[in-house]
Amino acid sequence: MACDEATPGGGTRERLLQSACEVFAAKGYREATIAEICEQAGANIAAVNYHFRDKASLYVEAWRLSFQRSIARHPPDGGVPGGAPAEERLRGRIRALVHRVADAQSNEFRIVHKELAQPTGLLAEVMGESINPIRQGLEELVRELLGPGASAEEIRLCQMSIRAQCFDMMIHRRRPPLAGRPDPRPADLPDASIVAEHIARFSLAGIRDMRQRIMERQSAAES
Amino acid sequence: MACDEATPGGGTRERLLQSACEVFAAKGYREATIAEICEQAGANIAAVNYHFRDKASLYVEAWRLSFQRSIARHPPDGGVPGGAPAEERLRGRIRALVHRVADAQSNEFRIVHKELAQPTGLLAEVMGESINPIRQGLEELVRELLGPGASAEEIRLCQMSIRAQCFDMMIHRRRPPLAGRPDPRPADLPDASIVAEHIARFSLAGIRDMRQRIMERQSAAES
Amino acid sequence: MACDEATPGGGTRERLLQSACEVFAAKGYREATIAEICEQAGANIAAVNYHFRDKASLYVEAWRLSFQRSIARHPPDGGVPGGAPAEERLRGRIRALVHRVADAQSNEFRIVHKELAQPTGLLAEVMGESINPIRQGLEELVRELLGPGASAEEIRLCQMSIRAQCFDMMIHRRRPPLAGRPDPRPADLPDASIVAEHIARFSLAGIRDMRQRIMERQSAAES
Amino acid sequence: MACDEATPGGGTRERLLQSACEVFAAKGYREATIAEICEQAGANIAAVNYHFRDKASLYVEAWRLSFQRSIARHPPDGGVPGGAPAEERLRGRIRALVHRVADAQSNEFRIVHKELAQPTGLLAEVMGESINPIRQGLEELVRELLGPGASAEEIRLCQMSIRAQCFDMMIHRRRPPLAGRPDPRPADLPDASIVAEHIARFSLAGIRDMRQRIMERQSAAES
DNA sequence: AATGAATGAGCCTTCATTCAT
DNA sequence: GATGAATGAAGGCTCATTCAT
Repeated sequence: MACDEATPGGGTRERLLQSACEVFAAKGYREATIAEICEQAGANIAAVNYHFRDKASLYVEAWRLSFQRSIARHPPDGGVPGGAPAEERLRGRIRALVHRVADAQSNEFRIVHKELAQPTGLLAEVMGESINPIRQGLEELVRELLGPGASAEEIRLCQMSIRAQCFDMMIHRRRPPLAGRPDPRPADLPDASIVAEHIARFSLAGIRDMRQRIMERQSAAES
Repeated sequence: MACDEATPGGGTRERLLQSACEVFAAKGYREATIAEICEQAGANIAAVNYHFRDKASLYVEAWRLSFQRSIARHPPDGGVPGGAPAEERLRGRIRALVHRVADAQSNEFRIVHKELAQPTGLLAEVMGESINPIRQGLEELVRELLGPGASAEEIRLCQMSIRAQCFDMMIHRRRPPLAGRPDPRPADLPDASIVAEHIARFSLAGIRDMRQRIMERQSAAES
Repeated sequence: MACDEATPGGGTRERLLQSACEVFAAKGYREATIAEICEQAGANIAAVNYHFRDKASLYVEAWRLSFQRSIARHPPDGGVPGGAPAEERLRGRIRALVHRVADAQSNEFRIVHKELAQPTGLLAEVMGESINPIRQGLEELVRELLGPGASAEEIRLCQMSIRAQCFDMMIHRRRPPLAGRPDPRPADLPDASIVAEHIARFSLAGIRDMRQRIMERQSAAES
Repeated sequence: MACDEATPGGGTRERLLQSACEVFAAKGYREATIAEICEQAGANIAAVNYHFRDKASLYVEAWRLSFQRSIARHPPDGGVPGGAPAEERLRGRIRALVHRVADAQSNEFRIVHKELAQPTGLLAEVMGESINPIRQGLEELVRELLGPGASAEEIRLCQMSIRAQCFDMMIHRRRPPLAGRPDPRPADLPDASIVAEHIARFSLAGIRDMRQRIMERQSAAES
């Protein structure tokens, strides 16, 4: 994806942004160097400062682009219409999220992962645009599935279980070829579709089980 | 936990190791500086190179110590005897793992988290000592719970679901007070015990559901 | 005094010159940046090089403009006619010089001050237009006041005393509000008119005293 | 004064400090480069950071050293005992101050001049140690000489006149040979001793004149 | 006539490492 | 056994200048 030579007449900004997405995703904020980003974009070393003022600003901009692309490629509802049964909508959400996290083309969650591990503080606000909607969407769906008697903690825990399984691919995804370092981890995770289907079934079973317990608790309380 | 002054008579090596655990856990390999580690240990700036030859070697040593301490504090079986029913043994394992991950005193998984996000390659081999046993232990247990008809992929997926939920605390744990940066994340997850109990129930429901499907599949195949 | 937006139809050169006067006066040659000057003039960053070829040339041009404006605002004789008594003419000169140095609107002596402190060499010749006439005018007047027996050194010393007092406001003048840094110096010198009157009286006493000594010396030599 | 080669066994800190005094005096804070200071001290480019942490800290330290040396070479009272008549004590102070300002060996006032012209803010506090005592000492002496009827403004103005004449050498002093740029100014000021004696006489005449006016004012007020 | 894009040199700073003692 | 001093490489950033349009 790297351009070796500048195509005269502009586009430098875009090429820089692209390089930045890749390099930041591969190395994280601190280990990524402006020199490498510029070199990969076929631009001068001062180009970042000219177009983005800062390494920090470039970082934010790179994440924003990655996020937008990712959202465009993977609509959060997974293509399931709002009128579908809740279980189906959860399935859609999980499918969308897993694919989004696992998407090797996208750098969104590769950056997110590194930012979560070593927060720079630069994405603190802006990442809310990404993470919060995911949590809220899941929570609402889980609330609906658990029924009216569910406590806030129960909802929170279920939402956590689902999100944890989806995010797990953040850690175990295949890394893109440009990463120089050897990958010590077993690389053979099943396809994202299979994983998503599994997470949906597995989690729906867990939710139904919890719903059962909630209803029993309510029956006991009534009598 | 930092030692301000050298206790005359040695122990410098140990103090360095302790500082290293804390600083590497807080900042990761690259952002941690030898200067800070030495200062926190009340040692000379050349002490690391003298006692450990390398920043890299110190890193490996620090992780090894963190790992040993962690294992000592949290026996992997969670105190459940080998003769107990499989579901109970799974509960024990999950409890142990969640506490191990969430243990604020321990630096093991704080280092692991950063290493997973930005692999240095230095812990590649040595971290297998930590991660592989967890996976294998879980896999065996899951195999037992799913029954003889389970495919390798099914076992793998369930194990992944469980481990993902436990590791999730790696990301959402309370960060130690020494981190200077503001924490943008929603603050408080429920206590580790509650989380562990939830994960166990949630996952056992998922496993039972999958077992059900497996048995139905086998019945269909037989007839 | 800064122009926020370009007035369409030109005048860019003039606006640049004006910005340059202010910025060079506030920051000196080296610390002033072309970017800031252009921004304050509402001009493109390449405008300076286009209109003035050089930062150096702009600097000389800016000083020249400041000098001309300053002279126009403060005629060197202070409005005292050439036929007036010498003491009155000295009073006029001092008044003119003090006001010229202290003039907050003018940038002339703010630039001079910085150039004297850190000579760029660029104003070396051109500043003679400003400083030399002051010295020569004062010297002639002092020669007249000291009488025919004064040595060149005595004249020189008196001229120096007067000029030093006037220039002192260069250092202790009120700084313009645009300076961001805190001002550690004791705030307010009396009004320029009061200072000028004081310098005149103070210096005339010194001159008369020296004239007295000269005359005594001559009497002693004659007898 | 520059050392070409490091004398092994230390002293680097001192050599750096010495270079810093000279380079800062010659070029001012901003134009002075760490590289030049280190080169002149025969030290590595990282030496400043090791020994002084900062360019800024080195600057403060360099000024402090220059100030101490200067004070040691020129005791503020000029060697006149406290019991001497006021006029004699003023003579002593002026002599001390002029020599201090003009001292070509010392860098104190070369730094002060540049700092006054373009304040970095770094010496704001610390320069009070240098300037304030001068002003206060002069003010007290002037108050004594003007007699009890002098207003605060009158005292201030006289003190300003004296200080201005002494500081004038800050501008017109011979510059040390290491300054690369050509010096456009007439270099032939009389010796410091002669200048000091002149300033003393000139100023005492001015003070006596003002005292006369004060006494006449008081007589008029009484009657 | 005027501009937006791009450049290269230079500066301050950090940091792991080495060396002599 | 341990340390203070010193080093060199590298990174981020600034800025005057140039070039093509």
